[in-house]
Amino acid sequence: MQKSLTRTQQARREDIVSAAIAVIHRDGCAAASVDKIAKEAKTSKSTVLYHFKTKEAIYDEVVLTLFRKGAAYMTDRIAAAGTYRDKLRAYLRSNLQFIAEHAAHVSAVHRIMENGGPGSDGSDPVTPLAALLSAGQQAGEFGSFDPTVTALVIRAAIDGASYRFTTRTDLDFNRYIDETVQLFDKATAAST
Amino acid sequence: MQKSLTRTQQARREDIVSAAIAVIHRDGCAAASVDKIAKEAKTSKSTVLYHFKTKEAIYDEVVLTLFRKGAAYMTDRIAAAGTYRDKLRAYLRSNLQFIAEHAAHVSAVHRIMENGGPGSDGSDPVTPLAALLSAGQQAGEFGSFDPTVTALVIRAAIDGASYRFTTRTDLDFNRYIDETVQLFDKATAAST
Amino acid sequence: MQKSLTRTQQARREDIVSAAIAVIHRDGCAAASVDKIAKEAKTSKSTVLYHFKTKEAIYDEVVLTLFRKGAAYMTDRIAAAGTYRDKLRAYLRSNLQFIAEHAAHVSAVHRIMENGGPGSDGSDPVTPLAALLSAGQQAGEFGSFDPTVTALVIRAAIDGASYRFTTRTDLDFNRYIDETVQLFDKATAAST
Amino acid sequence: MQKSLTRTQQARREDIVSAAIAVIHRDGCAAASVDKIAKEAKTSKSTVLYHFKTKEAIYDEVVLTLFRKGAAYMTDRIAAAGTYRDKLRAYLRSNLQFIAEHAAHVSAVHRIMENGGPGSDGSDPVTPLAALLSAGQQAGEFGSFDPTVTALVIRAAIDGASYRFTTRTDLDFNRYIDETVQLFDKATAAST
DNA sequence: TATGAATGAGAATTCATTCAT
DNA sequence: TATGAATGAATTCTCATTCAT
Repeated sequence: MQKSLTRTQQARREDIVSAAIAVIHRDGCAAASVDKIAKEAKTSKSTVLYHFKTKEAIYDEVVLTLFRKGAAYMTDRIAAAGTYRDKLRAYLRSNLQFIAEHAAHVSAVHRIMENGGPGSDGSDPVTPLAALLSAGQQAGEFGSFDPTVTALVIRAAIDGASYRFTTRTDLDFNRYIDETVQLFDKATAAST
Repeated sequence: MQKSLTRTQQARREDIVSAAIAVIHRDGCAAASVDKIAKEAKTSKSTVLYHFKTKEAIYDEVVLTLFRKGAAYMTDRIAAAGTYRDKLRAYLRSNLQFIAEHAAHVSAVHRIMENGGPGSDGSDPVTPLAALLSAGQQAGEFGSFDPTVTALVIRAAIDGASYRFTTRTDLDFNRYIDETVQLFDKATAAST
Repeated sequence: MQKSLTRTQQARREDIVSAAIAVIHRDGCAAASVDKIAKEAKTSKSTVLYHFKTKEAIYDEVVLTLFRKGAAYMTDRIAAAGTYRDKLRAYLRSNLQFIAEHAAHVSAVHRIMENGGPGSDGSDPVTPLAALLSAGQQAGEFGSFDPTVTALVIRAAIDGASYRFTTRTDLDFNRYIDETVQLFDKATAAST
Repeated sequence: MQKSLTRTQQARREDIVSAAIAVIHRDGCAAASVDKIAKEAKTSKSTVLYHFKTKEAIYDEVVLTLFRKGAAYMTDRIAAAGTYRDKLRAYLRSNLQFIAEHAAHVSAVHRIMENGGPGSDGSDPVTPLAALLSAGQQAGEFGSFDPTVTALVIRAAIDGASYRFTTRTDLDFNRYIDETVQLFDKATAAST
């Protein structure tokens, strides 16, 4: 009935995933080894591999859990918004908020994918964002700009945030979020 | 006196750096090995290590040559611009242009630095950009926004570009550049 | 009171031995692991090791059960034969028949012993066979030949059979047995 | 100019192959590790893998060198024989002689192949032997027997010899060979 | 009796680096 | 200057075995 005995397999797996995130975030993907992850999780290499079979499987789980969490976090907030303009705000705000809360995890996933992680499952985040912008233009809510390029720049701002959030300790996240929303609000505004 | 014999040590080093860039860009940092780099450079592992002593030294050179090239490419163009607004345009345009022309190299450097490359030499690209924006605000050329956050977003757009430029083959670089300049032009405009 | 619950410990052990035979015969000794054997027996590694303590113990049992079965099968038939010539025929025929019926088991035992299985328990099958041949010669039933060498060749024919019986699906076992008996019958015949 | 420096790559490879044969012959295939082979060859694991890339590659070479040596040894002697009866004698004698001289190597190859060695290259030694016997029968030099079964028994006697030759130190090889030739001579003789 | 979890001892490789030529 | 050979350290992964339930 002690804590350590109640730990279910799922809990252990989560521990390992957390440890992997910490190590990748701290040392980079190339330097992350199963041994380091095990030490971070205060267990042994063998135990880690008992729960995960391969190192790749750990990485896959790191990526997957982030996607699961992210989707749960953002989808509703964006859908709830009424106008396209509000949708864009919600998109940016919820993305950045999520990253602020999971900065290390996001940064770890970036690195994994840059080193040939689980082949992109075809879900490209740029296309739907470009679609949103395009629809907003048609509705007259946005000015005239290339929706694809703008979507790419917005994604870059979001993706870059995880790096800033983890490396710049002096950064006020809320201020960053507010200012970024405002910046793209102005950049996409319909010309009056 | 044959061509292949006149190749100076410097030329060999450049070959190796190019090979390293190609390999890192193709396979990622984790999978890059001295052997692969040697094969890419059509020489032997020993020869590579004769010219560079350690693998780290190759990476350092990859990073350094990019900085050298980049500085040479951009400094003048930005200094040449008269107004702060033009300076910002020149900053964005020259950075993106440079990236378009050296996409693989830039992407390789990103990966190296993410994996604990040569400890940042103290040169942070964000601060001077924030200073530029700040100065422009004082001069009344820009609207009111947080210069640091805006600088971070601009850097994100630039840094993200190398990733897009290397992965999206369908992207029209010139269009991307033009639109991005325009986007930040509008975003930073003084409110009339 | 269900069937699966009435299975005694002995029955489980037999399952495991059968599974071990199947795995060794299919994948070879080097690739046989407790885990594979467990899966083949549709149970878990822990359960296998609960019943057998060590992997070696499983192998010992595989070897032992074969010896037990073999002895039970052959001893009587050979003893029943009257002349030495008939004894030799019975020896060959019962051995080969037994192998035909337990090909996988025999092949598994061969592999175990080749990889340093249970140190030969002193029972060498060649010596008694050589003795039989020698006695037959004294009785004038056989020709003149070296009993030891002939015994070795006969054993080789028998031992080799398990390999043929498991690998050559086109082989007619009964024909093989008949012909082999005839062959050695002729080879050992007294010269008239 | 010292001995150790003159050792060419080929010589090293031969050392390693010899070491592998020794280890497999002594400990069996399952227990043979690259490390053991290295120690046997008085070098390091890394060096072995520098010369061979994988353990499989070592095994392949062990098998191949035996085939090469064997073919060189036997082909001529058999071809040189005039009658089919003499060919059979030469076949047996040269095979057994070869095995006597390379007992450990032959035994190692047996074990490798039993553990899923290099997929049989299609060369089955039984078929040509059966053909020889069949031809001899047609020529009236042999009695009537099933050529395939007899070929299998002869092969068994040959293959079994490597095991005997390596395990029975008391065995007089020459006597074994002479007696075996005589045995099959009689067994295949045309009935007068 | 049965089993999931945990783990240490090796296994095969990979790789940066050194050395002798 | 260039390179093949050698090697130790580290890495991923397998496996028999133990332990607690």
